[in-house]
Amino acid sequence: MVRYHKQTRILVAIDCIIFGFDGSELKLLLVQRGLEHEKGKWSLMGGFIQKDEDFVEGSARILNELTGLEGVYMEQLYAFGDVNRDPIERTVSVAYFALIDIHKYEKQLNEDYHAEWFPIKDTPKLIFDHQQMVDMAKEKLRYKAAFHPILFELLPEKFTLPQLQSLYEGIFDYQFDKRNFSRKLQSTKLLVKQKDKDKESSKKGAFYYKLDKRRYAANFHAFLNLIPNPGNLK
Amino acid sequence: MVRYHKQTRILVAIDCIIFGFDGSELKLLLVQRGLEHEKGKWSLMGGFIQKDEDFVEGSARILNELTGLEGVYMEQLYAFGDVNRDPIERTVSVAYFALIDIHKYEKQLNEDYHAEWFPIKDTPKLIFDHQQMVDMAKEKLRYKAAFHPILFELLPEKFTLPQLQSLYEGIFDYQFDKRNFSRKLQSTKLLVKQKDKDKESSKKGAFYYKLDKRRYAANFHAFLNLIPNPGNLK
DNA sequence: AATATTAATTGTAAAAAAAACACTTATTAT
DNA sequence: ATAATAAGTGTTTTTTTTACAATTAATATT
Repeated sequence: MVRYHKQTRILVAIDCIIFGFDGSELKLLLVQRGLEHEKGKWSLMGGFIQKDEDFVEGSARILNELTGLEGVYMEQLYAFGDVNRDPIERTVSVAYFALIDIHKYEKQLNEDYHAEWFPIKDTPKLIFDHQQMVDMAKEKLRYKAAFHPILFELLPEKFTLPQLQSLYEGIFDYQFDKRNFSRKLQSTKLLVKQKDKDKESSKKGAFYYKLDKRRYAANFHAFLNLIPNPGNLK
Repeated sequence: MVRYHKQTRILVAIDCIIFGFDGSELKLLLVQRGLEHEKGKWSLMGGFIQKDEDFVEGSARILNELTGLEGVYMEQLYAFGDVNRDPIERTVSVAYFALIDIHKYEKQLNEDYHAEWFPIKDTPKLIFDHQQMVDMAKEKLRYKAAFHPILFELLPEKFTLPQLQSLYEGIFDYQFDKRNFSRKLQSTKLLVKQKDKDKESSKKGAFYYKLDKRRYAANFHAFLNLIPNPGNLK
């Protein structure tokens, strides 16, 4: 086989930033590093890309090996290439981020794995440049969520408007007017009102909604103004 | 030195998508490939990342080696990792895109280099997955330009409102109302009217404007609604 | 010197979208 | 029967966006 001579070949890793929502706050999934160096320290789900797998396959494999999770929505975030980002040996890392409903994957994510959810506002010190990755992922999530209906990936199939609003409020760290919020989200036509209510969090109960799957698929990339005052974003 | 054993090390390339504006249309800078395989075919500026350089250094070096250009604004686009994207040997590529004023770099980009500008709507067949890279870069440019004052990177220091408008019209392939366009761009407070006029393209002449550098730096990441009907974007 | 030509410049009114704001309702607990 | 709690709902005001056409400055023509 013909090859490119005299070029440096480098380790290529994939690191996954997994965001989850438990109904009240945004969380981050971390594992304790198994490799020797920095063993036991908290880390993103990471691993090296293999000879015959592309990034999509690699990220799915790494996530599955470390957490047991499967079928999770993932999106490329950024490639990190600082020369000394891994002190052992130069490693380029392609970071992916994922959004999941914590409860949906509760059983998959069992004790066989040393993965643990941390509130996004209270995470432990991370190895390498993983904190930088998390910060960038948070920023991208906020940016994207302001204009695209992406946060539904964090919710269970059935959810209430108050739940949806507190998810948005958690992510944007801002209190929205519930009348305006409701009107805006309803105007996307993505929500289908159910006949039953969630009676957990109030006496009156809040009607469940489901996503209109067809419209959701069609509007996933569409531009919607989902939050007030987007001018504050960067 | 400690190393990670039994892991595959892979070639890591950087490919640069260079957009330029000549005052009337958007163009793409391409080179004829120097390496053996597919030699002579048109290609993005590309090269392998070296042992001791990060992506920023690498992209600047590659761009300079192939075009003589220096000091160009670059931004990471996406990492491409398909197993067979380079038929010679597996190569991961981190794509960067750049925006430049063609005339500003006319002299740097001399005949020593086999780089050539092509109208974005009429580019030759490209090697590997470079067309995919270009398509993604175009999409990202449109998306970003709709909300951030990024297109000024394509313009000379002094420019007129009609020039600015035709740049936007070229990129969005849409005719804007000049009264509304002018008002919207002026409302960003980024433009400083000059006392002299460009007399090239009309009898009356059009006043030059310059960027307010301070405000530009402060607003580069700010969210502005720069085009009508952003809802059409994805 | 008057007139025609060309493209730049400027304003206003109508429509749509966003923001501000508070009371009623359903249900459970007392 | 009443109190307590959180869900649900409408209207007005303000802001933003859109649609639309006449005037002006400079040059070219007669």
